[in-house]
Amino acid sequence: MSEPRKLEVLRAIVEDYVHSREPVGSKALVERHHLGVSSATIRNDMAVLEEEGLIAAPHTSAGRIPTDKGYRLFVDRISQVKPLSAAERRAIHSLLEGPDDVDDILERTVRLLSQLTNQVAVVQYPHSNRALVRHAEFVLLAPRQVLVVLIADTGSVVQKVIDVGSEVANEALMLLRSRFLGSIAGTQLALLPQVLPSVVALCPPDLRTLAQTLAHGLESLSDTSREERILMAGTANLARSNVDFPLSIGPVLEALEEQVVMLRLLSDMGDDPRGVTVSIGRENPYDGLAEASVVATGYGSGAKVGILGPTRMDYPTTMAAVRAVARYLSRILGG
Amino acid sequence: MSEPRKLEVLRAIVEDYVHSREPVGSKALVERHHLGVSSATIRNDMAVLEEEGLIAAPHTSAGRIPTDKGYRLFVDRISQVKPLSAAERRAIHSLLEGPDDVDDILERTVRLLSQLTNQVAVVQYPHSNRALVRHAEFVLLAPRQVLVVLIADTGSVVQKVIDVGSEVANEALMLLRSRFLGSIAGTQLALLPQVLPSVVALCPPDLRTLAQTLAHGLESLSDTSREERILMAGTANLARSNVDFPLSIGPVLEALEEQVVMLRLLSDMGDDPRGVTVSIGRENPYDGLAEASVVATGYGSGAKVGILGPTRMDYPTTMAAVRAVARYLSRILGG
DNA sequence: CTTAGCACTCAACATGCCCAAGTGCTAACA
DNA sequence: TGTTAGCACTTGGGCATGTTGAGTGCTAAG
Repeated sequence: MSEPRKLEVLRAIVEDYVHSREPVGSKALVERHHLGVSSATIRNDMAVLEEEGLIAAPHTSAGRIPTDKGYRLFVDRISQVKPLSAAERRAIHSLLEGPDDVDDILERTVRLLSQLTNQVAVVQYPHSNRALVRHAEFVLLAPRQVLVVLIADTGSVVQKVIDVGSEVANEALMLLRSRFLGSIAGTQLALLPQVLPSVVALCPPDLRTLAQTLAHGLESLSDTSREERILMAGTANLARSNVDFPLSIGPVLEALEEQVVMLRLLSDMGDDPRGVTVSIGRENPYDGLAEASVVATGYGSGAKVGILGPTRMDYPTTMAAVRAVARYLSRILGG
Repeated sequence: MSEPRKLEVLRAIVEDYVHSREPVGSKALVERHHLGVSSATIRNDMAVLEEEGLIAAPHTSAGRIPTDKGYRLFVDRISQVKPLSAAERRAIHSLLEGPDDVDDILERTVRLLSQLTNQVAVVQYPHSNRALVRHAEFVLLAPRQVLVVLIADTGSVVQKVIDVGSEVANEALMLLRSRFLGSIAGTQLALLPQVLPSVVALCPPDLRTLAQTLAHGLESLSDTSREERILMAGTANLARSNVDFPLSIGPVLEALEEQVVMLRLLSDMGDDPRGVTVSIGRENPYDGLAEASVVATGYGSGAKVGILGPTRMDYPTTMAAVRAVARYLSRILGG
């Protein structure tokens, strides 16, 4: 039996099954694809594929469906990325114009991606390692509560309320603000932990503890918050594509709501710089996603964007969409 | 036939149906509740209730289930709010401590509410009508792009990137910032549209147009953005409670994702100051929610918080939870 | 290695049957 | 007038049975 044809058969099975949602049999296969051989031959090939664990039969006299392993092989060796349609390109292009908020852009991105793929789209807040401090502000909300705001040159604004042990005067805050600002304006956010202590050390002794507290606040703002969050859209697609599989949708929704789970999932997926990464079915560490696949890729300086859908999905098209969107995102938010 | 008993029967039907998820018959009713009469009598009562459109039978020889109208009567006249358990009170209490971000508080609130009710929880960002301007900041991101930040004394921070027609110097921005700040610090956000024009008028002529643009930015930040957004949690509960009804979950998820729909829904629900408002099944303006109910109430100065679930829900408990959470929220965020 | 032919398997569908739950009605009763 | 017991009637759900068709695996021939 020829190796190329075996792969061709697998490809045909995957494509038909993704399209029809029903187990596909040998006869249907030869009818819909011009394989040049008879159904009996296909049957032999299928037996081999089954032995290798690439396809499986739900029951004795039904067609075959791809296994996780089968999809894996399909994605890795068979499928070739489908180019996007002109309309889709246009949609991406026109979506990401205008001088808008990072939040705005991300929100529209997930919406677009979910519409493009008919799946649940997910995007992680961009990594701001390279972002520079543009401004810092301390605002007195209550006698003991200070709002610490940090603004980066990327347009990202993060804030946090912190409790400074004792009452504090507004003048002291203003003083500290200009001190801090003088020293940290223009530095990379990532370097704040190294820079801040020296600023604190130079403060007047009576403000030392306050400065320390504020520095802590700034520091925590610089690394956490943002990149630890994700945005998503298109959860309704889950219900649509899983009409017959309503059982699995619960766990999937749970996973999507647990940002921690999604974040681990996304960052665990190595970042293939050439293209998108795919995690199929039980390859996912989280049990609730045993029947789901994730297609994701990095953008900008390392944050992830991607989609989540049933294992039975149109990988080539989906991968193309994710890749295209990620590229535009990188271009707009800077790399 | 006695009017009180009729209501008692309706109550029994609602409670049993909510609990068992199955149409309830006359015999089962007399067994599970001590109504003091025989099943035949109950049958007569049920016939009347059906005639009045309060209950309905899925088919000839099945029990009855409440109609939307039946639930309505139940909620309005029969049910009495169930007090929360001590554990639940404690959960609410302990959840909302610590000097945290508004976003933080809201996020934890929806989580809590969804766990408490086993439904999808929704909360609108608080109205900041009474909030006072604490600080404003203009940050130059690119030669023509300015990040406008507005900070209120409530700890809310809103920002927006705007495109100022031509290149602008940082010094000009700083100058304008202090001008603006001097005039608007301490004013109510809601009054900004009235105050800003006079500030613009007093600016040096060469900065007039820039000032105008920035004023526009501040103005748009003051009313929109925040209160127009909602936060939600617990969508996985939809899948859990609707194991048998997987059809309706799609449209519901769609509605939940359309913030506009949810916002209209919430604000259309009059704000009964004494307690929570309930919108049942087809009472909802949105078709996708024909089998869903919304239980909501106002908090703070008018924003809404509530839950969304199947019409067949435990209204008394749910209403109690929503009310309690809203109260705590009001207390913490100020009314 | 491929193919035709054939026996075999099994889910899906249909049919018919029975049962239990539940109703509505009527007539008797307090 | 309201309540009750009794009874005929309806009907969905469960179950056994039969049928069909898609699909397989195997064998023997090309």
